Amino acid sequence: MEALPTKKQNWSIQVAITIYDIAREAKVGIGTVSRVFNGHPNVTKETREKVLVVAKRLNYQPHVYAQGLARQRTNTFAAIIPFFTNYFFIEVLQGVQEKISSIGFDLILHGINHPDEIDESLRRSSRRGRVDGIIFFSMRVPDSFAKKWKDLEIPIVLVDTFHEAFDSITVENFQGAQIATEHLISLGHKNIGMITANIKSDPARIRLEGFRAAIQKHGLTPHPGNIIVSDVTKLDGFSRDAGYLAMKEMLKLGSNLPSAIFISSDVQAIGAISALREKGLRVPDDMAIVSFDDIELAQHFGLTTMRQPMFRMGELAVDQMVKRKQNPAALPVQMRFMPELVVRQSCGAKKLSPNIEDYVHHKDINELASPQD
Amino acid sequence: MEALPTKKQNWSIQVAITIYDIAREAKVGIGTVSRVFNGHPNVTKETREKVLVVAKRLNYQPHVYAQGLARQRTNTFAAIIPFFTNYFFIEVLQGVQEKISSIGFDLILHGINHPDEIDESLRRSSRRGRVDGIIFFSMRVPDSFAKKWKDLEIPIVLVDTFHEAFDSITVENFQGAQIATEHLISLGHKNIGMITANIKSDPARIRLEGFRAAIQKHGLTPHPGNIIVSDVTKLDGFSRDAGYLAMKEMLKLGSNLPSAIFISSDVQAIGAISALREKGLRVPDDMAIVSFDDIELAQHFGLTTMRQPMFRMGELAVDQMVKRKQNPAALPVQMRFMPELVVRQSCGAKKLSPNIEDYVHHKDINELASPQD
DNA sequence: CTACTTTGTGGAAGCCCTTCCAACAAAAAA
DNA sequence: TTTTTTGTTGGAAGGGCTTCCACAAAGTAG
Repeated sequence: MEALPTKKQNWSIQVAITIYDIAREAKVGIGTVSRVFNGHPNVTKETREKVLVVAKRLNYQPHVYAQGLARQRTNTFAAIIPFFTNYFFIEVLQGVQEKISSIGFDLILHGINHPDEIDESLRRSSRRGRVDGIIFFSMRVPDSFAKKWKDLEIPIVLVDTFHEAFDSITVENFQGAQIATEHLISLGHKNIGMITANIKSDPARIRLEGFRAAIQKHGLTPHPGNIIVSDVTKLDGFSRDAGYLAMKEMLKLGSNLPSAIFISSDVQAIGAISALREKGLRVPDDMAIVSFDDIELAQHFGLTTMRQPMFRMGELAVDQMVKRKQNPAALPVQMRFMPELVVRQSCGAKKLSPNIEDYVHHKDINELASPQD
Repeated sequence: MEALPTKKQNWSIQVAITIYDIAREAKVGIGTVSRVFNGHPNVTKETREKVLVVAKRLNYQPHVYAQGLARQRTNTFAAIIPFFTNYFFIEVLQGVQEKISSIGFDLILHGINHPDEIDESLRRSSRRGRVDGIIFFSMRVPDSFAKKWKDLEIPIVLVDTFHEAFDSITVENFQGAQIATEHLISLGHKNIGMITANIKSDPARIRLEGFRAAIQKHGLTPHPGNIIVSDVTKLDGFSRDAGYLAMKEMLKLGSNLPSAIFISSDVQAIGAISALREKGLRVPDDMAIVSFDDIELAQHFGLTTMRQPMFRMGELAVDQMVKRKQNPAALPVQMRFMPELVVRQSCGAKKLSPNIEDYVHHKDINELASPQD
């Protein structure tokens, strides 16, 4: 019962074709075979043909790890992503995946469900010869970490988070939040609240700051208790449940309930709408909502939201990684996108000026701002 | 401008620590160093300590590719997934990711957006020494492919699709569809329709068959035109848009509209509900709906649906992969889960017997059927 | 017709591990 | 004490590739 499979395996190992086999069969040297597969110019047409014919006949496949070992690079990037079931990450990830694949690289995915796992993932990714670069998503980078990572001497690109020591691709969370809030102000709302995700998350914190700045800038009186900061840790509070709970909390304000709120993500908004609906309150009639992200579902819910070019951000992360490898010594590059206000039903603007186009079906994400590099 | 980065790189390469450095510093042989890191028992405590101290001092990291080359295995699996923005895949993928990570393996992700890419992905994954196994999602496996893949001599596990030559983890689509349909029948509906995804997809096709079987079994008269088969190719028709369009189509039946429908996935159901709402029709009052999958959103929409243990399926795929590697010669194993009817609002059953628990918050997916291996 | 390039080629060395075998030391058995 | 067993160790071989160096052949210039 044990012997048989082993036997079988042995056979399958012996069957492996190496450049030595090809060299022998084609009556050339191994160096020549290697040159053929690497497109080295100094090989005559006839030799090249001869090698390729034999290689095809023997169904040769180069051994990736042997190549990696000899070349000292892996043609692989790692992506370290928190909670990748979050729709935002998925859309960015798709951009990353497609781009990586298009340049003939492979993508190693590390999902992080608990902060402790970050270190482990980085350790795994940073083992020498594992990957050529790491794309790091959304998680705050403490200075102590930054120093350690710099020592890794492996390129790191940050997406949706920022640290001066690394390349980063982010969105203007502050201004985005400001624009969102000002949209509500422009619709005449005086008592505007906010529901934000866990403040440990940079985007959540900055969006809150942007919101406050807008309120202040327009001389509105801040109403106590109409800012709900989620203390949910799962998904950093960027979840439907967190939004639901936050709105439940807010509903306790009773008659002091704001007439409009800015919510730090679409998923939270969806949860919040649930909570409102349970109370018999309607959006936007009883409460106007503007949120953030523009995930695919946002359009279904008619959410007015701040659109982030997620797919594009993923692609750019890979582009930047490639550039960084070409020039490791260059100064860190920061790319920031300006999110775009997408007006749908949830803010109530459509009621005021119904000539704006309605249900947007299949509208492509267009690039909002070009990177400033 | 060119010289500097190169110089820098040289330096960083020279700084790389190998077992030879450790052996020298610790005054032991390389074999001993290797044994220490591989937990080989025959090393004295003192020697082990000595090596570990030096290794820590020099910040030694083993070179993954060198290990892979020497060990003849990679500790890496590939997952080939179509349209991984689909919620179903994401949840399965998460199971895969967590399990892979927990056994200390890495996951290489290949997203497929067009059938042509399958071959390329398989080629890339099957290069010798690239991965130790491939988990293949949802896509139909033609016999011609199967033969080719068998020759790859690399373990393949199928998830959400079936072929007799490979291990597979699937759900009872036929019976699931039957149960869903019978639930509607049991609620008294006589004219029941179906909206299905693209019939090219196995799950879609089989669910349609299950639906038909249920209708026939209970002696209901099939109503012409109340089965809408999506011809959308994007996401194989398992999308909100496809569901929306299908319902638009169905609405043309006018007064012949069925009073209940079975829809082949939750996302489609969400789209269909959109279309109904636009016409001012309400769920479940004007139309009862049962769908399939139980993605996270289903509960938000109050969808009555057939729950698949997606996360668990992902985990099992990895488990099976490990088993398969231990015993490559064993006969293919098929695991089939029975989906479970989750009753929420969209079918209208709650109205009839309101004692059923309502909004299910955070209920964990429990395993529905144990694998029959 | 020589001297010097250029082009094409073979294969050793090197990338960094694991594993196996031989050698030795220490402990146990005779 | 001698022999056998057991435990520990060093390092060669091997995994499959790239790259560099040496060299031969062929071309170019003087």
